[in-house]
Amino acid sequence: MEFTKDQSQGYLANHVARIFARGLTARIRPLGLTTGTFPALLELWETDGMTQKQLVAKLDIEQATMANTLARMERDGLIIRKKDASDGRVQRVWLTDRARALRGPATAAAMDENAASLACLTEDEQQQFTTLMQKIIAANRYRADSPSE
Amino acid sequence: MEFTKDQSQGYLANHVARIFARGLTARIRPLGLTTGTFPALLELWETDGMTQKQLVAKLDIEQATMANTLARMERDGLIIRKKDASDGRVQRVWLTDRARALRGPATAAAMDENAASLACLTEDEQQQFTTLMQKIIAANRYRADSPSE
DNA sequence: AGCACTTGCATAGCAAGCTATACAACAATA
DNA sequence: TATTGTTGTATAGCTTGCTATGCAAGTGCT
Repeated sequence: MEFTKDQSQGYLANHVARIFARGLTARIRPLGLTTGTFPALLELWETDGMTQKQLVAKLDIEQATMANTLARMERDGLIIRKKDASDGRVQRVWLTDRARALRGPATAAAMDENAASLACLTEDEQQQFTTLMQKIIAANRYRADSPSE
Repeated sequence: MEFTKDQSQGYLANHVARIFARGLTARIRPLGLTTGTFPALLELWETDGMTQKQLVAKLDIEQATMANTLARMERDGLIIRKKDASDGRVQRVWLTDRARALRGPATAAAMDENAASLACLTEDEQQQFTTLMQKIIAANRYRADSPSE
């Protein structure tokens, strides 16, 4: 069997991810947000004051990547980092007012982007697609979703 | 309806793409290859001597990204770029012997990675997943797959 | 021929991902 | 209580993606 890029799931996944990312980038630009901050914001909107380590585990992203992303977010006035009182190593991450105010418009933009990029699929297909990706992630992620701590 | 990352197709697509990329990165590292060069190599293994513009159209990647990727590939001895005789602006891209020799092992690595990351899905589900991604790409890519020239 | 327009590529600069490594703060133990 | 190990973050340096911009080579029109 020949190997062609248009049948390679790895290649297709990369392409699909770029499509979503390009769309979302454009939609959240007016808000002063970039895509990389989005996952962290989603977690923090749910639970403010998480540690960096908790964010890393939740998002299945390398610790170094998270540290860089948080540095940009702090620079851009989305978060502040404060040392934990009882453990001098841990940095707790707190949202600024600006970041809290962006929750509504940002999630609306993401929902719009999802709908737009998936408009070519039926409702059923969209659901299938979602479920399949969830399965792949569950089977392949580095870290457990809910670590012991 | 609440917006959660684990139901956002854009987020899931990014995560799935990272999973494939991490796996492939590890598999092709012994070959001295990186993931970014892979799409270009696949096209050139099929049709050597393409112009940069043709590659950009085929791969739905920004021209600047392609120029950078080709620069790295040239640095790493995978390609050479030669000006077209009849049009001084166009750069034709030619594979080196080293790159030609990598076709077998590299595509084998990609197939292995696809199989490994999708081992959690049935054959039917893998096919569904592939078809759904192809649909999304067809509906959302920037450029036509086969430009007029 | 000379001018503006277009086209193909390169460069600058940034975001977001990665690995490898350093380092300070805590924990455990001899 | 020192030493040794572990753990949480940070930093360095790379790839891969993007936008914006510059520039040289071709095209067309007068």
